[in-house]
Amino acid sequence: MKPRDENKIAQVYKATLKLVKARGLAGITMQSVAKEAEMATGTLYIYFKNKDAIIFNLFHVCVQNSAQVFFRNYNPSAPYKEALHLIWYNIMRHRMEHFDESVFLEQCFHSPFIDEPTKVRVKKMFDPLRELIERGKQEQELKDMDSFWLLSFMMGSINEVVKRAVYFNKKISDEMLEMNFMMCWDGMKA
Amino acid sequence: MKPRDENKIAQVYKATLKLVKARGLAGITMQSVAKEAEMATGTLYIYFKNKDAIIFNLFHVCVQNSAQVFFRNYNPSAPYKEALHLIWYNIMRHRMEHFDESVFLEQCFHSPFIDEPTKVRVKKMFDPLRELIERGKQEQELKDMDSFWLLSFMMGSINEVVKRAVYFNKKISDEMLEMNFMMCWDGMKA
Amino acid sequence: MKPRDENKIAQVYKATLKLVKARGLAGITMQSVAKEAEMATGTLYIYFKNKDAIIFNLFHVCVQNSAQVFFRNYNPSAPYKEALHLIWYNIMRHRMEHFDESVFLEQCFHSPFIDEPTKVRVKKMFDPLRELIERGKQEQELKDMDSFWLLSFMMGSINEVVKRAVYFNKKISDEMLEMNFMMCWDGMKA
Amino acid sequence: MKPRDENKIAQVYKATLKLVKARGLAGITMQSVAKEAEMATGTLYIYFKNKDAIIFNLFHVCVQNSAQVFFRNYNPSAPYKEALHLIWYNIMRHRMEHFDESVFLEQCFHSPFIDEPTKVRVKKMFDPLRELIERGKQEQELKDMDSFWLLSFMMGSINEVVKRAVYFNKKISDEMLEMNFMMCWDGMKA
DNA sequence: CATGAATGAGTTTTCATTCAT
DNA sequence: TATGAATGAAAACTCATTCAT
Repeated sequence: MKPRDENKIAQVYKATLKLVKARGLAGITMQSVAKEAEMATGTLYIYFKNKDAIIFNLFHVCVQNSAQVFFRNYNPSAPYKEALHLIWYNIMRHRMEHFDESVFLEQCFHSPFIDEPTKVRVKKMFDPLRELIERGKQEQELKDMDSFWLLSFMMGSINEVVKRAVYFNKKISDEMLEMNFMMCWDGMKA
Repeated sequence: MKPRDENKIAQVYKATLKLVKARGLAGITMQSVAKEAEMATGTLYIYFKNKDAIIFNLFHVCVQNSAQVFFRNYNPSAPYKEALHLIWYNIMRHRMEHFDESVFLEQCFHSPFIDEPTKVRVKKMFDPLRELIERGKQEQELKDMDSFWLLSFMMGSINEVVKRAVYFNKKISDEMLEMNFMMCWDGMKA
Repeated sequence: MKPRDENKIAQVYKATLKLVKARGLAGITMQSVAKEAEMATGTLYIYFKNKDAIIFNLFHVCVQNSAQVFFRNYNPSAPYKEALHLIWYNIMRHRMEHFDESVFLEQCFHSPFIDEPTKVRVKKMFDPLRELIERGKQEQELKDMDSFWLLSFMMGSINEVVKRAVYFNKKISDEMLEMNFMMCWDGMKA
Repeated sequence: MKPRDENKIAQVYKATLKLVKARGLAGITMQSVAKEAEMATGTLYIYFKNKDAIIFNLFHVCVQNSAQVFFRNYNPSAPYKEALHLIWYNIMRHRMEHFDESVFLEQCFHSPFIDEPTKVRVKKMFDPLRELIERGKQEQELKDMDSFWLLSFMMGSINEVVKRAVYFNKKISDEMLEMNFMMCWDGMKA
């Protein structure tokens, strides 16, 4: 499959994300995706093998995107709190700006579309963050507990806030963003 | 005459939760629910008008359940940290033990099954927790910021941890549970 | 099947006729019949082998009824016009008063419920009328043409009038009834 | 691109009429219609919203057709008997040649598919015939009675004859057709 | 390549019939 | 007997996928 119009793929992804956010994975049909992406159903099959392929490929694009954004401008030799702040902030911004992707990924994890090995592979992509947490513990900046919980806690401080901000249509100011990070940091720090 | 077997409704709910957890809202069919609940498909329609009704009703049952459990043994005149600890713990336990309900609710929020007014009504059910947070701010136990973010942060410290514990099949000891609460508390406290 | 409550059968027939008139043979379900007859669906199966049996038996009851009513007070040795008038009048009255039966019979004729041999047997039940028409031709009271058409014409002069009277909720006076017979008679007479 | 095959609608109508004639409205299923029309069941839903729509639309097509055919070649300034003869003949021919349509319309009138307002609208379409009868009364060609009954009588002289001719597989010669009109005329004339 | 009509397998829903009470 | 819940086969309808244009 060597499609001419690379832009069409983006349209399909965009349409899918919009629909999943609005109606869930359960709600998307090839027809609805085609309509939202402003093309014929048949055209979808020129660019994707089948429905599963759309979801599977989009899943990987989203994961890829996240991993990339999370570590943008990351300088491992920066002071610890600063380094963590950057990543926390990167993640928060990305989630805010691409909330539909978060929803999509979330739903994929509870669907037959994504299998177990894939989930494990995804987990690996966030190893650098795991390592940063490990460093924090060694430098006695963070509480001395299994990194697993520290990481979960940190992600929770982001995910839930984003989710509720979007659900309840709440704007978050830069100042408030900072205070949210402070909560996270105070929670994690030794 | 054979009376209506009210137990069947519980069987259907249980089956639905199990299936949604395993395959997502997208994955359930009436046939699969009937099979999992060990009854004929036609029987489903004796107890529920249609597929939507199963999901809609189950949604409300789950919400009801949560709200009830959250404030079990709650004593409003207890010392602040103790009061918050109890509720945090109640929520955490409930989420752990009824993870399938959390997944289900999560998926419902991004589905055509649950409409906007319903979401608002649900939010209301957790007002008592909002009030407890308000009290914490007045008593200067908690950081001075919009309760909305404090609440989100607190819920995040629970939800994400539960989710990851279940996903990655991680056991959490009582001691670790306590440390997780400490992270939450340190994050929120003034 | 030796049912105790003979009245129940009548209830079922009455319910069926009412429903067929309102919604056609297509519209009746065992549940709707049971509800209309004020009994449980299971009870229907005590009195009738199955759905077909209800329709089949009712069909025969209706046919029987018609045939009986048509020739009530019939005196074969009466003057010709008088004899024909009586039967015409009997049929007209019966159709008017039991319009639902006419509708039911009509629909049965175009349904898989009634087979070809049955239709032929039914035709036979109206032989006395055919004979009266034959007599009319011999006595040169009626037009000299195949009795088949004379009979059809006569029945048409009744059926259509009844149908339209009911459809459009039109009352017919005794005088007008007489004039309708006059049309029929003028049409048939030599 | 494959354009919408408008011919398919005609195929569906034809199939429906055939099936209703043979088995009644009760007997048609979407599958049977699709098979008879030689297409997949899914295709039916491209051209019609649902089963009701097939019946509803076909109903209107049939009514339209009838109304149109009835007045073919009609010359209002022709001598009265001649004018009536033409219309009687048009109706008779149409009914004979499209008996399935008559059966279908008949069944529709006793079905949940066609509502009361529709029935009234249909009645209106035959006003021109009503007017012709009115003219007959003014010119003292017809009996002096409510046109309603004259019209019903006339239609009955056609419908019943056609019905029986078809049911009993009876051929009707041109001469016999003429005699049937004579019966009708003798019945109506002053 | 692009389209949307056509397909038919799969899903939701209905309903005749059975069965436990 | 009478009831209405339970059943599952069949009907209505949807939708991923193919195909003719």
